[in-house]
Amino acid sequence: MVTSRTTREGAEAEQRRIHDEIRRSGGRLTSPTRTVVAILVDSDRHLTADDLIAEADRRLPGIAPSTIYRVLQRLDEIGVVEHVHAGTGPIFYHLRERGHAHLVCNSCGAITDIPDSVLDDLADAVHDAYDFTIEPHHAALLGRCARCAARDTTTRF
Amino acid sequence: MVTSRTTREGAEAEQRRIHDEIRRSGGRLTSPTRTVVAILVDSDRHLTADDLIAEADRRLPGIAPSTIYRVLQRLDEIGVVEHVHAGTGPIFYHLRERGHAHLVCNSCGAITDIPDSVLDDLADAVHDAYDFTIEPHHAALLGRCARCAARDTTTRF
DNA sequence: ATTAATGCAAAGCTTTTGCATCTTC
DNA sequence: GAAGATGCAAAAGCTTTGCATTAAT
Repeated sequence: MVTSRTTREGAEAEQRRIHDEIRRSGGRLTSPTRTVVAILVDSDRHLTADDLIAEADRRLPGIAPSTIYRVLQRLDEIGVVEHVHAGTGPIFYHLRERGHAHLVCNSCGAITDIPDSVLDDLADAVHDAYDFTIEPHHAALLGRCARCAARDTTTRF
Repeated sequence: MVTSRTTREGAEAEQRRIHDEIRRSGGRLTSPTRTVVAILVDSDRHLTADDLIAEADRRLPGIAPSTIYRVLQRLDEIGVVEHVHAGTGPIFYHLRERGHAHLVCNSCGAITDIPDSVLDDLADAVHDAYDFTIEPHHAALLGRCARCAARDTTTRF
């Protein structure tokens, strides 16, 4: 299921902007690609490939899962989407402009977005000390949310 | 291949300590379990299940891959080992006492250990602002090492 | 004797790939 | 009509699981 975005304004413009980027990169605007883009623009959540597959099949029945993966890969390559590894389990995708890092609870799986800025100091320190450039969006910070910390001691993994 | 540890001193003691913990938790000291523990103690690297499987089969021919996974899972549960998600690809395992966070380069895959302390400020900030307790060892920080940053712009994923 | 741990084989989950066909530019 | 994108089906990578058997306590 895909939750629609609260702010609808600008959604069309955003979609148009993405279409342009796809074309500019040499890509073609096919129905599957349009559909995936539309879903991403419509949603304010972090979607797995499976989420996208389900919703895309609803909007464009018969669309192939492998197509979704390939579209996501292309969009990732041209910088339109980003993906997040959230520990065990599938990868999450979202539009790139929504730049933020992620906290993933190992107990309940909840994903909390946090502003990039929270990682700025760490990124600077790591860059200075190790000459390493962190991509703060790329891997979730794993741990335990307050509710689960209070409730029990079990870990999903 | 398993690189032996530089410091050999204390390896036996460490192994004995781990054996005790296993017994204390109700586990039994079988040859497969002993073998996996020995490999982890002998190695100073981050090993994948596959690394462990290969080396274990060398030391105890015929050992089943599923056994390795189960042993690792148990050791993880009782806190003897930790595992690290390094983005795409397999999980890495190491003894828990070697507490450190990880930088993983998306380009060359190199893993750099960094002291926990580098993440202390971030952990505090996240805890204060979001009531979330980061487990700094659990997910690698993904990004790009200096060498790869200098060399090209390609990303493995 | 109990109960945990193992081996084997099969399945699971997520993602990738080969190839013939269809679309978009 | 050339190059890219798709659908389908099969495979691949990593890990888990069921179950009968073996081994540790």
